[in-house]
Amino acid sequence: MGLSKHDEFALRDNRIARYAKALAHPARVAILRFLIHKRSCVCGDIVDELPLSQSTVSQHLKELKTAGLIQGDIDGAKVCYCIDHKEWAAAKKFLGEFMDGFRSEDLECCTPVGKSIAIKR
Amino acid sequence: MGLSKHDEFALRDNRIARYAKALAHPARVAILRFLIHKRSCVCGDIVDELPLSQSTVSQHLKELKTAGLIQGDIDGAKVCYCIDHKEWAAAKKFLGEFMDGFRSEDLECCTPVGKSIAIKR
DNA sequence: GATGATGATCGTAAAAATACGATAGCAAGG
DNA sequence: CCTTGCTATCGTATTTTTACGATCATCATC
Repeated sequence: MGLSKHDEFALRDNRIARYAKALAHPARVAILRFLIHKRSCVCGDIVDELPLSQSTVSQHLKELKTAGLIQGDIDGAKVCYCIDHKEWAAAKKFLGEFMDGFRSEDLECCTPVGKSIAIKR
Repeated sequence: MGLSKHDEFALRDNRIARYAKALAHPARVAILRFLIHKRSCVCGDIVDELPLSQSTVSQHLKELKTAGLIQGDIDGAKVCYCIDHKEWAAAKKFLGEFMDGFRSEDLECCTPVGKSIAIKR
């Protein structure tokens, strides 16, 4: 037990989950925001910006790379990280389409509007 | 160590992370997709649809509730789950704005286009 | 009130994520 | 070549997530 059954779900849902997971920690959101506004793209500069150690930031960067959202290029002694615009576009598409799937217009759930009671049993 | 420093990040980034975390597992994506297309909104029907046990599904539902994306209303012996359209709209806004922050047009990272080399040291 | 169905919660176990210090590898400069 | 600065990786500890079976609480029905 506890062994994450990702294989048994649709590819599309796994992909959405993969992108979402990359954004599922505030440090990674902050890193991406930093890269987006390209105040720099050097690892060290990111470390200075966050309340985390260098090794932890490096680990988060690795996860962002694994998710595909960023790319790391060696630039001499430093490493330049930047958004992978192709994967970024894909993530935007997958997440966006999923979120757009729900339209509040055709909202007619079990309980009529107003009768909605907070669940506590 | 290992004690998630969420407090030290911006509220906005924490909120984005919270929504993203809700979508960070394919089971939860599948549950939301199911609710979106409202083939039903009863817990039992969701369990039938997924390769997971009832207790695990219930746990995922709880996390979706914690994230705010869904709402559970008691309907007799059953419980009706539905998308919380207000929070859903907020999530769409927060995630969408964040993703839109990057525009590939003004893409000019450290390495000139083409020189991008896969990192492996 | 007993019974059956539904769904939450508890207890538990395994896996993954988070975080850090220490260390290793590499490039640049002295 | 030796040092210095930058980043990855290793080892480790802690916390959180994922998953299940068992059980409990509630509602509906008999």
